[in-house]
Amino acid sequence: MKSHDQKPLDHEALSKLFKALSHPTRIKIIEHLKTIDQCICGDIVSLFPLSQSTISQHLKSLKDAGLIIGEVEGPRTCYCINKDMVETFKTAIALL
Amino acid sequence: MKSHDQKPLDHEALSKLFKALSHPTRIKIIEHLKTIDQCICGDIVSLFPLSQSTISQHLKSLKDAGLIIGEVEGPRTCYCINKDMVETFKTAIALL
DNA sequence: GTGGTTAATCGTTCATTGACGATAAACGAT
DNA sequence: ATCGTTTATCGTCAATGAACGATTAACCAC
Repeated sequence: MKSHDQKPLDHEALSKLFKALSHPTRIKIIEHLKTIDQCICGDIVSLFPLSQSTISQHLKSLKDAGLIIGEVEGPRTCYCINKDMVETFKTAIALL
Repeated sequence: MKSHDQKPLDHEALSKLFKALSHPTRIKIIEHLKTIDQCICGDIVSLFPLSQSTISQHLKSLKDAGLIIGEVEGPRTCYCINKDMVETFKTAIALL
């Protein structure tokens, strides 16, 4: 019941996904999560020459867009790709 | 010599394409050009409740990103999709 | 040439973004 | 309960984006 929300993505929804990916740092975060499956915020912070608050903002953007999922685990937050959303996104673009 | 610039698109380049598509109006313009093959600026203006200057800006964004091509024909400009770039873009996303 | 049509650019306004440091919140460990 | 760790949020600032009307530029027809 949780997966396969395959709504076709209207222009508004699609544009929000594009916006979420319209910054190189956020693309890199997505690619990193893709390769390592999951990690905590601090790991991502150490990958970039950016402050913790800035990375946290980028993560929030990606999470708000539904592209990633963040699970609080004690004092940390573990992030991973939302594969369903990424697939929905790719499908929409293939039709462009 | 002009087509098949199949550079793999780095994060910067990819983020610029995403940004170009991060507005619903620009997505709609792309879809429209896809369906009708080509048209002039004024035709697009009449499709939206937006001013001529605003549409012209959106077209410029898409053109700067390389997603569309504009050919001046007398007093008008004829726009069409840049299929090569769109394909390159889709290919890059499929790898995401 | 003048006038009309089309599109691009300029200048302005307001909202949003991206960055930061500082602070707050949540938790584990002692 | 306090301390240290981790992350989210707040407040600020400069830069960018989106929209508009007005203007300019380019062209065709007359």
